[in-house]
Amino acid sequence: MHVIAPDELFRALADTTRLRCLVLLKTHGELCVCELTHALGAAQPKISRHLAQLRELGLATDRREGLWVHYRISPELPEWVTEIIRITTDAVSGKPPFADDRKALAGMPDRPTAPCCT
Amino acid sequence: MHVIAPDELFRALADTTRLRCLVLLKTHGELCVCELTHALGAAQPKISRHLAQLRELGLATDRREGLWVHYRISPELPEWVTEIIRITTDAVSGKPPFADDRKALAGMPDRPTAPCCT
DNA sequence: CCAAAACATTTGCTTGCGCGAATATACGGT
DNA sequence: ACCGTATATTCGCGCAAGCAAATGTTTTGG
Repeated sequence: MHVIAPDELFRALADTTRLRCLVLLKTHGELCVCELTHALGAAQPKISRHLAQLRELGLATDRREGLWVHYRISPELPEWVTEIIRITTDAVSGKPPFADDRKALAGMPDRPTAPCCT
Repeated sequence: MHVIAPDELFRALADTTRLRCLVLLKTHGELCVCELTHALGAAQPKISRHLAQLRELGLATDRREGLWVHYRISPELPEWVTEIIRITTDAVSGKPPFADDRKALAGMPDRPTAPCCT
């Protein structure tokens, strides 16, 4: 159970790019960097930097699998943090740019997630 | 019902001073600037500036009564915003510096709130 | 061993933000 | 009209954060 100060959490959520990533991760469970990059339509270093911040704060976890690095929301979060992420996701996922992110992700060709050999 | 973007909300909550004020307001309902100043042990212009930001974002409302200006959390907030404030308040109000703020407020002499003639 | 793909990091720059100090405004009492 | 109290605003500064561009690292495949 990682300790996280409220200021740290809210500063992390205060950036649109990070929030869009978190909402996508909350919805899809696990995504790799290239999927997030494609979904947001942003440059890869930009996504990578923001994911690193989420990881350093303990909000996200990364898992390497060959060429890909899969990110997910940390399962070790305090309940109130999980609740805030859940409520926020529910509140925003219907409107732009969050809804478009999901569409862009759904329309992405050759996604590395959901591999053949589960 | 004031519109507020998630980024704006989280940027507002990302500052410790503003969060401490919000938590106190959530707990006590209505407080004037001098009470918040005393509770946080901060300079008055500092408190005033942060309260102004909360007001401009639509998170707080002010009500003038003679010399004093009473602030409260806006009653017109979307439900998810109210929920986030509630969850955060519940999560943090037991630990420093939030718990000490309540104590300092309780020990404040000559509080202008709760007037004689209700 | 080499090349390509997926990610990560560094660099230089700009902008936004919070702060303290000083000053200004509003209201009530005398 | 004047003073004191409560609150608001302005100013100048230092710092933290985000961005784009370039470069570095890790892994797989041939």
